[in-house]
Amino acid sequence: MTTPPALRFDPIAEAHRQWEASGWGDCATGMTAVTSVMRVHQLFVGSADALLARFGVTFARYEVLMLLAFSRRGSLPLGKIGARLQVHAASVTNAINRLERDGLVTREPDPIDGRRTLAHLTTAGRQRAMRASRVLNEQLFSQLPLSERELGELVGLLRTVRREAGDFR
Amino acid sequence: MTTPPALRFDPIAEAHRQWEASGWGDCATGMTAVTSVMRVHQLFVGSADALLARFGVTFARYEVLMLLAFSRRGSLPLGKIGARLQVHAASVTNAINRLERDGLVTREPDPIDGRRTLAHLTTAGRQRAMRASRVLNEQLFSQLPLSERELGELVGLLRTVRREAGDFR
DNA sequence: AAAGATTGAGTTATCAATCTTC
DNA sequence: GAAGATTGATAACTCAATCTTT
Repeated sequence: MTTPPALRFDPIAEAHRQWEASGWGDCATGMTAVTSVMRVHQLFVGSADALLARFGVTFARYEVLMLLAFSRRGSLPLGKIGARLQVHAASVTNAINRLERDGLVTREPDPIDGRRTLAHLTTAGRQRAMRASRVLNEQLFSQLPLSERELGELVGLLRTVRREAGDFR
Repeated sequence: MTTPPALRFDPIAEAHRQWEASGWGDCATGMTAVTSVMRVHQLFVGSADALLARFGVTFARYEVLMLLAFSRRGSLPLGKIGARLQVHAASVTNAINRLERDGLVTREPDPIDGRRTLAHLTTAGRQRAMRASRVLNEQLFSQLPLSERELGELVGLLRTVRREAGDFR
């Protein structure tokens, strides 16, 4: 990541001011909320991908590995992975291709339903996932500049947004 | 967006449980906070891009248009745009290429410094930005399932994260 | 016919290298 | 030489179309 220099003001607070000056004051906080999520996402992905680079995985592929690691048999049908991560089937195919090429998962035919393909976590894949998790826990998840209570508030607010968007019920 | 079906449980709450069961309880809330931001980002970008599709712009290009619309002269050097949006210089070049092709901005040489290129908002570009803003305001920013106070809390929590990450000072 | 997965095309983002201007 | 922008290569995602199995 080539990081541009920091600004001497908060660009989102500035945008809030401009929104109000444009007569959109009643939408200004919503706009800044959306923009804030966008920007923090960018920061989190940047940190995570930098930490995961040494393991040869992106955050997207790491999520697939963890899903398999927490599954009952260490394997899941590709469709299930897509539903859980809310990504397109083609994206799952791509991710599994790459993970398979790297020896972290294998493809197995589903004995129950021949249409399905199972992604199965290899021993190397499980090890990689665990080591990557340790680094993310130590360097990212436990280093956020928010208290446990604040983190809980953040998660709660975002859960409301997710639920309302139909993410789960 | 081909949307996979909703789940009958909250996948992030489920991940929190699994994190605790793995002995990473002290990082579990941080992990869910990061994951929540990732997911809500996905939802917001999906909504915004769907709403903006009729205007022929993505959210990324819309942000460029709004930056120019709020600038003093309706034009900014490409480097400034990248710094403000925190994206790579090549991404700015790409975005401006597309916006120029669509007649929404023009490239002008900077009279002060010949190395710089200025992106200048056209009349059509300004009109497009304003119309798109109206739709985003009405259909997204004012429709979030959070109260004004909750939105403020969310923005505040995320501002702390951004500041600590060196986004501004 | 419907479900599950894959393929190929199109878009966008990053990075390293290059070119121009200061 | 350094700053600003562009280029070409690469990677990842989505979509529409296709193929296989039920």
